[in-house]
Amino acid sequence: MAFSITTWNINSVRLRIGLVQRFLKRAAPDVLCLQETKCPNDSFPVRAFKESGYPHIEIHGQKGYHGVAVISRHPLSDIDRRQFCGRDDTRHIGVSVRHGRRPIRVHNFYVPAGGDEPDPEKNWKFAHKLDFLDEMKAWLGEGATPSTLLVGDLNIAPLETDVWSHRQLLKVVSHTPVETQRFEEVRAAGGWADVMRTIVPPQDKLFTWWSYRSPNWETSDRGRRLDHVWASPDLAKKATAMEVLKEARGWEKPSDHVPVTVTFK
DNA sequence: ATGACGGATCTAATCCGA
Repeated sequence: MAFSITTWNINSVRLRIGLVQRFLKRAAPDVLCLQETKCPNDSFPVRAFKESGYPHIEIHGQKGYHGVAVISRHPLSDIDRRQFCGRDDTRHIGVSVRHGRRPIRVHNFYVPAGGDEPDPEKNWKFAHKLDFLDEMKAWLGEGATPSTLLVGDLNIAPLETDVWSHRQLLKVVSHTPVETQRFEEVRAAGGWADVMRTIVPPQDKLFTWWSYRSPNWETSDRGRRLDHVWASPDLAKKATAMEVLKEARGWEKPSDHVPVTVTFK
C-alpha cells in the first residue's frame, strides 16, 4: 500500500488556506505537514481541511510566529508536542499515522532560522539554532526507530548543490560550515536517510525556497534546499518518487517555500 | 555591502523571516 507525505512551510495557514486546498486536491498526499502556520490553535482552519478529505488534524500553534500541524487522511495517535531549549516555542509535533500493517511515526519540525549573523557569541538566535540541533541529536539519536519519518523546514541547506552559489553563501546563515556539519551530525546520529537525495542525485541542484526579495525569482533561481524529508532505513528503501512543486512558488500570493512530496511503496 | 518582499500585530510601524 503506497504512502505519500508532503512537507510545506506555508507562511500563514489562514492567509493561504485556498492554496493549500488547491494543492491537496491535486497532489492528494496521505499526510500533509505544515510549518509556520502562524496561527493560534483555536483559530486553525480545521473545517477547510475536513471538507478537503482530511479529517485527522493535530496542531501545535501560537499567535504570530512559528507553529506546526499534521493534516491526515488516516487516524493519528500518540501526539507529542515537544519543547526545545526550554522555550515555549511551537516548533515540533510528533504523531503516529495508522496506515497498513504498522503505524508510521512522523516528526514535523520547524528549526529556528538563526538570524543574520552566523556567530553564536554575537547573535543569540544563531546560538539557539545550534542548541536546537544539538537537542534534536540527543533526543532522536542512538539509531533511528524503524518506520519513522522526520520532515520539515530545517532551515539548513547542507550540500553545495542545495544552494545557488556555494561560495557566496558560505558565510550566510543556512549554509555556514558550522550549520551544515551540525545538520550532518543530527542526521547520522539518528541513522536517517536524506530521501530527497536518494531520488535526485547530490550533484544536481535542488531547491525548495526562493526569497520574496527577488522579483525575478524564477529566472535568477537563487534558491536553497531548506525543507527536508528524512526516513529510517527501512522506509528509505521503499521511497519511489519525490516531487518539489516549484510551480507553487509562482502561484498568486505564494509562500516562499514550495511543497515537497515523497511517495513510499 | 546593501536592500530587495511579505506576514502578523492592540492598523502603524515594528519585529521577524532566511
